Amino acid sequence: MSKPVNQKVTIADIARELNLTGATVSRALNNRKGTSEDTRKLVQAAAARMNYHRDRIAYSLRAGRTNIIGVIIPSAEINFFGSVIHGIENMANKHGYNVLIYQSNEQPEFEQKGITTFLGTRVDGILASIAKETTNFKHYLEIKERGLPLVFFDRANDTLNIPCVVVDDFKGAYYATEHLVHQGYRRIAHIAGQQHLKIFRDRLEGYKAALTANNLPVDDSLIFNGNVSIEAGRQAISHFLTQATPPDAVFAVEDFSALGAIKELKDRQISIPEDFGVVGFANEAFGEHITPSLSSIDQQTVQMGKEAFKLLLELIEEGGEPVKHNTKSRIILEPVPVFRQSSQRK
Amino acid sequence: MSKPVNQKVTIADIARELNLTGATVSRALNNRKGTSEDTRKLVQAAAARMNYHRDRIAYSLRAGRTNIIGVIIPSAEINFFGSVIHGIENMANKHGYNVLIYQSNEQPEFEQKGITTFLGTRVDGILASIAKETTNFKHYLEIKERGLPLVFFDRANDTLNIPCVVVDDFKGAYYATEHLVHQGYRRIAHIAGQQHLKIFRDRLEGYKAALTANNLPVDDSLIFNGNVSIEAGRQAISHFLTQATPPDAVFAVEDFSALGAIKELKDRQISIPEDFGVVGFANEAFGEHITPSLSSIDQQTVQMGKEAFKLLLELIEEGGEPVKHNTKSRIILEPVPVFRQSSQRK
DNA sequence: CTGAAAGCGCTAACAG
DNA sequence: CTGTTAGCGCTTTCAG
Repeated sequence: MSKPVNQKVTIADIARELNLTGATVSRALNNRKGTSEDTRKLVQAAAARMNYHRDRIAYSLRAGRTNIIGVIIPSAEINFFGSVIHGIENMANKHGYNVLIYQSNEQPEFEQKGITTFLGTRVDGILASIAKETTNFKHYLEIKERGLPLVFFDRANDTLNIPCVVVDDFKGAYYATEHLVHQGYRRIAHIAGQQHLKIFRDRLEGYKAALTANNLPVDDSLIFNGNVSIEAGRQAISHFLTQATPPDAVFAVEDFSALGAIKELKDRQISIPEDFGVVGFANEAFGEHITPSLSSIDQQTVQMGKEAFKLLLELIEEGGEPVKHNTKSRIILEPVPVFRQSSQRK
Repeated sequence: MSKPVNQKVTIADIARELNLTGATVSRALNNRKGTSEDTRKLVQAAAARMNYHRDRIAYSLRAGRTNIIGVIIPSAEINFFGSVIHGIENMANKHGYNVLIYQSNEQPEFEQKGITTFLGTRVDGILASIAKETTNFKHYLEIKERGLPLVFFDRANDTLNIPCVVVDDFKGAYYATEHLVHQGYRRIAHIAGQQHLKIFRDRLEGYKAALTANNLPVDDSLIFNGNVSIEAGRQAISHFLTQATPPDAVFAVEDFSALGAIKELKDRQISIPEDFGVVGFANEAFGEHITPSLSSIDQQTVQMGKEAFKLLLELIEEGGEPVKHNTKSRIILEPVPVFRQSSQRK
């Protein structure tokens, strides 16, 4: 208003105003030692008055750091990732970082492209959740080779030796299954996910372990191999109910298959949880609103985002030793059971 | 691997390699005129071989543009915004832009801070959805004064004369209400939202207009002033059912109050949709999974993101005339009715 | 067609 | 304590 549009105030402007030189102004603004109290105040006052803001682009070019991190997610439309982003951004913000988003749309080519632009933008580090279709990881290895900090969250890869933050799928599945046991169910089935994904394998293992630990047999005929969808849940139930001695409960690999199971059970007038117990995984938003409300395992999404950023920040601040983080830790979050109506007989 | 870690290939490197000068290399890389076909090929081959990628920071400093846009949202955890971000990012990506996210967490101070960092980062434009708590808009006006393109989406403000992309709330409410009329309901109530928010006022108006257009009286005792929550929906139903001639349907200002209404009706053994119709607004994910499934009005979230980016891009490309976009248009998206069980008597 | 030089805005080294 | 100089990597004059 008072000032011509589009005018950016620079250090040079302040220097001119105060008959100083850019260097001094810069020092004063950044509270570097070697500036008199007086000039410092003078400069800072002028900066405030003139509405000066440091140009981060120029700063970045000079400093070799941008205070920006890049985040690659499959899709912002997926609830889960929105929630993780929430955690990441809030934590990043607290530490003076900004967050650049890139969606892979589950495709490796986009992942590749995202990484390329991130490198060009000189982000200080990258957080990523691997696309479902990705089988070749060389673009991720390139980040590592460049010495740019990289942390996976949720969808990680064991073989690459890259730090990550994940939820303990095994334990979550174990909790879910054991809970069904404690509720008195005796033939507990599992709707499994695609076994080429580690998270789904882990859940299957957790399921088996819980049965074994509770002296129940692991019966392969009670394991339905589906994908992750409502339809798979329906199919699983239809399949199980053809058996001579059908199960009386099911632990589904995630909430959508659990939802399908519930729909199918209701269609068949089988009452939940009295005659059939259901537990899902992920704690999707719809779970608490359906009837019966769905028992599930919460994946600590916001916490995951926060932890992922904190781990990345450590790597960034370690700096210098780019190869060091090869052996850096995995952070494994504790899953939180949320048991609602679908599995509680009493 | 083959190359020392952390090494970035610059134009100077290529120039040295080819016994050329940086200027020539730059021209060749960017296909500027004034370079022989031969050198151009030579340079581009070398660039590819050496795995050169233009440093966007340096480019930005020079060019005065970053190809980054800033997006301010209340929270990435809210589904709606995740979905809009999805639309924004995909469209931005297509046009060579990256997306920086900033969450206001519904607080004006954070909005302010986000804008400040965005200005410092010299983003080429800003997309924003206003925080609920914001009543003073001077930080937004500052963007405008600086001549930086700004577009609001969803939560806009009429008085500021800033371009925006919104859904037609009036029309959506009109559709919802008229649909109930067509289904044969005759006393149609409304659960209203906080009236200091324009979107909620518009929905109330749409509701009234549809009644009037269909020769039904507008009865203030059928308008419940709540906030937006499950609890408000329950309260509304409880309130309505104490009346001498209670309503036989309700249009709720959004899905959570509709959900509350459904829960309360079910608790009271009132059958939906036979004895009572319910329509919400927003088409939240849970709507299709609850029983009965919820009729609602879809807000075209992904489309909204895409349109918002496109409008912003126009403003960016107009460039130069910073004040011009004062009078720029509003884009009003058509709401899409999604009628499910909760309102369809047949 | 190519080179030399300057500058985007900032800060760090080195002088004074 | 302050000024001068130089350079981050890039592009764009202006000369040759």
